[in-house]
Amino acid sequence: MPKIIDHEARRADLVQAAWRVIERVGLEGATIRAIAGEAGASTAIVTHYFADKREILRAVLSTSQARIEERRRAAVSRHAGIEALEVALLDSLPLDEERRLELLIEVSFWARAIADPESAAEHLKSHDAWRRALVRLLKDCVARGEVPPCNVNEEADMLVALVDGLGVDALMHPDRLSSARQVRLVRAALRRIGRDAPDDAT
Amino acid sequence: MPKIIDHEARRADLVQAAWRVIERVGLEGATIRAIAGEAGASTAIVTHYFADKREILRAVLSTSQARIEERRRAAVSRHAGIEALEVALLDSLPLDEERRLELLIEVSFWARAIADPESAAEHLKSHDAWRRALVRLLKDCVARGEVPPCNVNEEADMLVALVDGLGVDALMHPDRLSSARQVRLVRAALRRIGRDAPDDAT
Amino acid sequence: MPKIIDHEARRADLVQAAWRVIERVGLEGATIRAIAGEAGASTAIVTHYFADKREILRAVLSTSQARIEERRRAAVSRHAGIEALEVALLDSLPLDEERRLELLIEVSFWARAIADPESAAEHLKSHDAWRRALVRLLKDCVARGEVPPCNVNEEADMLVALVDGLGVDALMHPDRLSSARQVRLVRAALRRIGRDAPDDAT
Amino acid sequence: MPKIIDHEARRADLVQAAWRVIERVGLEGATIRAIAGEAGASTAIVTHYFADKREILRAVLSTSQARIEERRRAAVSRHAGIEALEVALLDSLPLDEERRLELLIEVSFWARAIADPESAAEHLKSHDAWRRALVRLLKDCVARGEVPPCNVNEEADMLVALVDGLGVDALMHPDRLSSARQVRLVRAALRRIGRDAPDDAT
DNA sequence: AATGAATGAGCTTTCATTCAT
DNA sequence: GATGAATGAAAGCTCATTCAT
Repeated sequence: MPKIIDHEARRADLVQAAWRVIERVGLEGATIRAIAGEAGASTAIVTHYFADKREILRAVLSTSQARIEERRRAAVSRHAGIEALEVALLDSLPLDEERRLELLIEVSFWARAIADPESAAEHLKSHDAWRRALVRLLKDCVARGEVPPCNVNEEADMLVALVDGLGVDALMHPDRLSSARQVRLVRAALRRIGRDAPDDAT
Repeated sequence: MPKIIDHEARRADLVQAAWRVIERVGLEGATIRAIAGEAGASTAIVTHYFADKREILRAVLSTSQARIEERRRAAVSRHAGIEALEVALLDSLPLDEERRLELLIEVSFWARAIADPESAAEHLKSHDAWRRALVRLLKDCVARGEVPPCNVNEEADMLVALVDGLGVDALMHPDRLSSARQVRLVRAALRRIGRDAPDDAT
Repeated sequence: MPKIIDHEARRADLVQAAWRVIERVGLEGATIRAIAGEAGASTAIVTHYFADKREILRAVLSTSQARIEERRRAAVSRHAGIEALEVALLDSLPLDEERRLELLIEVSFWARAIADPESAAEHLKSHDAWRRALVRLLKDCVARGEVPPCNVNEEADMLVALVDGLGVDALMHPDRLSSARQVRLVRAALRRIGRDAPDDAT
Repeated sequence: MPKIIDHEARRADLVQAAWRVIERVGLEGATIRAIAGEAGASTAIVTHYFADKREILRAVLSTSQARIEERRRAAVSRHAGIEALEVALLDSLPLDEERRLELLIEVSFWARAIADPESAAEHLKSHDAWRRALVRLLKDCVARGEVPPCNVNEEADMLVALVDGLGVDALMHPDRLSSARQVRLVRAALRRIGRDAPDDAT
């Protein structure tokens, strides 16, 4: 069934084009014309493969999220315990151009997710997966004795928030938050897990 | 004599209208028409008081930031040491509707700040003030012996990132991150300041 | 009655401001705002003294025409015969900055006069005065024997057309038609009056 | 395959529509809406075929100029010597509705050309071609002995000015300057070429 | 007399989308 | 499958004008 492969390949081309456009001019500037132009195609082709503008943007986001998840899964699989946890967290920071762009797209969709419930639901799925992965890794660390017993759910929330905040801060003020500094801060946070834990569990 | 109107008050009215529009339909939906409609005025009135669309949006952002800063300053001024620090951090979380909306506006502008250098500069100013305030509070805590000696600059970065991340996560997934949970996580972070500090200082 | 004087003076100020605006940005760019700004007044003042935008523009044109006529009358009065005729013609060319601007305004209104009958009527009056003055001067020349007997009406038409065409050509292409060249051409035309006259009279 | 449409033909349609609009309401009234309406299309179609409003107006002007030149070239090619010269000059007068409209458009752009250097340059090209053609015809007349030896450059300037002035005067005051009278005046001017020439050459 | 406030209409331009081929 | 043509809606913005003071 070569047709289907072509179809998917064509969609992927367009998503990549949209990607580049967002990088260049931001999510607001990502018009269908701009995307089609970047892909070297007519505007109608976008509607042909995506029915809607929202659909291609959704595809952009989910493609990015899938790529992030996949890379993280691969990275984590090569380690265990506290090392795996560290790898997972560091992998989520905008430490190189690829991840910087991924996060830029993510953040661009945040504002939309807050206003639009449908986008929020979309976002929640990926966010949950990431959080659950962290909980799993934390539990493993506790089991191995590399981390003191603690409320892993809340520790996961804290780590997610830290990585999200660090990422967006670094994106906006790269001079202030160098890659080295981001790494140092995450490592410090790791060392503190379970210390002076929250009073009550949830 | 022309009708005497408080120019600044009228501007403030329009900024508030823009505010409500952003809350309702997001930053993208905040058209001049929508803002004027919300204010019960004609579209031309917006250009009458604000040279540009960018100018009114800039006013929305800076008004919001000024309000945040002012409220925080007032809150902090009633405490000292670790309590003042805690008050400052908690005050920055979207724990009530007012702060939820302020943060929503802030996040809406984030994506813009990443793409547009001018917006980034604007943002940096407010961000810096917030960060410097935290450093000052941390130094005070250390001086009082309420917090162990530590690299206050990096601790401030960490707290800023935590609050930013916690805020945006709570905004997108309010069910996941209740107000109580946000408070608990910030308190835990406070207790851990200076413990297992980063290896090297900066 | 100082009030009336003030009133007229104020109108004259505004007309002059409009004048300068037209010079700077053309008739199309001469908005009420621009005129008021140039005069250092509010936009409402223009409507206060002129009821209409058309009215102030009409005032600009007629003021300019009056000035042209007055200057020409004064110049002509100091000469007689063929010399007076020459002075009248040369005075109508854009040979200095003052007359260049007057003609610029004149030409700007031409297009309007062609389309709008009311403007055309306005224009016809001044045009007629100019043409009749030429006829009078021509008759005087014939009477003095400085010019051969001829159809003075058609000769006047010819001279009017020549001066109009020379003026607009010089305005658009000053490098091509220097002041000296314009003068030379008009003098040549003067010398030819009545030679090889049109076949039949009108 | 998309609907096949002659791109150039469609552009020409729109240019013609703009033409008619300018005739009806003047250059100032020639809004995109009006043009689209006249063409029986949506406003967006204009931007589809012409990047800009300026572009379609430029197309209107250059189309008109091309048409004038082409017709004149054809008319002249059928004659020689003084007859060719006469044909060229008479062809430039607004003697019928077609040429009246062409000149109206030309004059409408004059005011713009005076203020805007870019428009002036555009205009200079067509003006130059016309002037050079006259010089060529004049030289031919001299060579044939139909016209006395003279400064052909200045004679050309004079004829250009006369035709321009006659045209605009006739346009504004058709009752004053009938077609017959325009023709008579041009013929008289032709007969006078080279008589009592300017003192010095250039 | 003078003016800031306010407006409605209209401008050019851009957008996402639909349609016929 | 692919695309140029075409459009309606809406965007930001400017304009001349009116009004109350």
